[in-house]
Amino acid sequence: MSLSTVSRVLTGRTPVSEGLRARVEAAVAELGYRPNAAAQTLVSGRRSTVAVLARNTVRYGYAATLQGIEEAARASGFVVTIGVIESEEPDAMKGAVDLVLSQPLAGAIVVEFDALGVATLDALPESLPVVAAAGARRKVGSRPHAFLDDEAGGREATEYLLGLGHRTVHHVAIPATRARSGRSWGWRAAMKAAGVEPPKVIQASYDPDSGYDAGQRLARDPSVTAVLCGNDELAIGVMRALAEAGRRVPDDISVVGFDDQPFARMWTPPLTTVSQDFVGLGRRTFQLLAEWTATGRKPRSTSASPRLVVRSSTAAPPA
Amino acid sequence: MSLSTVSRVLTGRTPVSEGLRARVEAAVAELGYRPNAAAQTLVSGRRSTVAVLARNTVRYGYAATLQGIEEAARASGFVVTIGVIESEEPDAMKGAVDLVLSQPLAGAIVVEFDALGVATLDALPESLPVVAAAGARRKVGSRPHAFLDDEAGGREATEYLLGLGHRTVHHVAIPATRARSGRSWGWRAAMKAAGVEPPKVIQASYDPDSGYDAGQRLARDPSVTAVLCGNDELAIGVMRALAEAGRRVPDDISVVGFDDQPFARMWTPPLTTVSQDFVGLGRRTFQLLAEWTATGRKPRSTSASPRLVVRSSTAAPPA
DNA sequence: TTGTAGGCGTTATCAC
DNA sequence: GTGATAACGCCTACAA
Repeated sequence: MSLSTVSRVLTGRTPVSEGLRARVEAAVAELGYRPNAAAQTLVSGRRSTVAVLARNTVRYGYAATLQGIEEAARASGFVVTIGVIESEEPDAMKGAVDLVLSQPLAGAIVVEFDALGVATLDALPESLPVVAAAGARRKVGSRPHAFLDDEAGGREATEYLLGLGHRTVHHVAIPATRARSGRSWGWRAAMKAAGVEPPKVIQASYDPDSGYDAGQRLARDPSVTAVLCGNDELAIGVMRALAEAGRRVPDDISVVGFDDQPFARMWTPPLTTVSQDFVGLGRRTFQLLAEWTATGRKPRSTSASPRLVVRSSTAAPPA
Repeated sequence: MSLSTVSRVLTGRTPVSEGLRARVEAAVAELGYRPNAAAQTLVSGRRSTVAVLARNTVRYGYAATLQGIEEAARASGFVVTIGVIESEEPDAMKGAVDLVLSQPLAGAIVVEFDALGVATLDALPESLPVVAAAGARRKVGSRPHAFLDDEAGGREATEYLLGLGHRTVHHVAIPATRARSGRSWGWRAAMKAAGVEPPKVIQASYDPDSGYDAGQRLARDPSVTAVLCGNDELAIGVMRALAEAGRRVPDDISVVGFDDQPFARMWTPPLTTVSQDFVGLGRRTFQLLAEWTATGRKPRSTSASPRLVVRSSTAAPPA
């Protein structure tokens, strides 16, 4: 039989007689034949791989977002390639971007949790459908975004602490996406709204060690009774430093984390934190891209709402 | 000029006159031209993407291994695609495998930390270069492996506890790769070598909650003075249950974790655990594949050694 | 040093 | 319903 007959039974769109179809299927099974997606793409123009560009793939939020993207992509028959962007230095960035863009792509997804994500977005050509997964809900250029709205989370956590009777809430921040991360904006907004002048932000990294350093500074200041941390890892570092300095949580100082990592509820004391659905964020981000490639029109950004989970690391301030 | 001249300056292998080369480069820069890797692969047969197949991409060990693979791959000019294998159910497994194998691949890497990894290895065609990243050092068929040798880690941790004076060491296990995970084998081997009959293993999952359940059972047994956990998350769940039951760590019971996740040293008390270089494992695994594709010969498996990190969750048993 | 021609694996467009 | 054939974007002999 002819080559095109085989192609027809494989693609399934055109009717083929029962006998030929059966023979083709038998041969396919016997030979373990797999169509070559690259060749299909070449001729049909249909692209079935999406690239995920991210600063990091290990930290909880990043990894969980990637999981959501991969799940959704696989369900839709898309393959996911990952490209870690390690540096803003033009050559390194260009190299990493060029590497993933060298394949024919249906589109790209940028995990925009940090400043590097913003820069990555700028380095991508306008010709490619690009969407982003981000924290804070903001106006961010022309690329469709799926947001977590961690600004609302930061606000809620701060209001909760203030409502407990704390006169002020200190803040240990993760590195910011833009001027501030969304959660930092939320903290600040809630403070202003309550008529409290926000104390100086303690700028930290993402890891427990940098939280530990921040905790040591906080422990020296007797006016500190409540601390909002930019993530859970920071929070546990802060708590350890506090404990070593003889300050009790939550009796002397309340601590709130962010993200609700699996270990948070096992901590001593169980950590009050802001829960965010990263896996859902990943799925929603992929949906944005899927919609774009299907309809040809840029989709509208979407947003979700984090949720404050109150556990035992927070209480009213000491009398 | 002709099409092939352009191709020549792009590939760089054949000499081209200075003038033409400059004009081509100018045009490339102006148009933002990127060669289509799929088309290159089609004609040259050179493959530049590797697939990573894994049960999970979020948990620490998996995520860190993936990071190592990606770093090494990017440095060598390879693109990484990920395929999460969620189920051993033939159709689901075949679907996921077919999806990633539909692209032209230089090879595949299987993260063989669990039984699903073993099954995935079996589902991959012999024709494709396939290597695996694994925990226990064992004889495992014909596919080259990079090992972590967590069996040695389990042995060392158990010997350490026994050396502290504990009469027995209980074990809370993560799901096994084969009959037992390497760390469980190591525990068992050390117990036998010391002439101690290993108590019944408490089988758990990976997460703190399942460690918590195990901890509740352990707390009821007064003969328990030392516990080796299959990972750090399990360990913190165990410790929380122990604390709630009024058992002190390490005074009443010593607890050892596995993996040395970033939070381990911030725990109260700081967790004694077995540190493993997952990122290095990922790099080594990729090197195996790179060597294979470069030389055409199957490389030999490699192994590393984990390291016991003694902190404050372990002590001599109560008098 | 440069141009021409053939082919990689697949689909789409024609005739038949 | 089936079979030729062109074309996708690129590389590589080979000829000039």
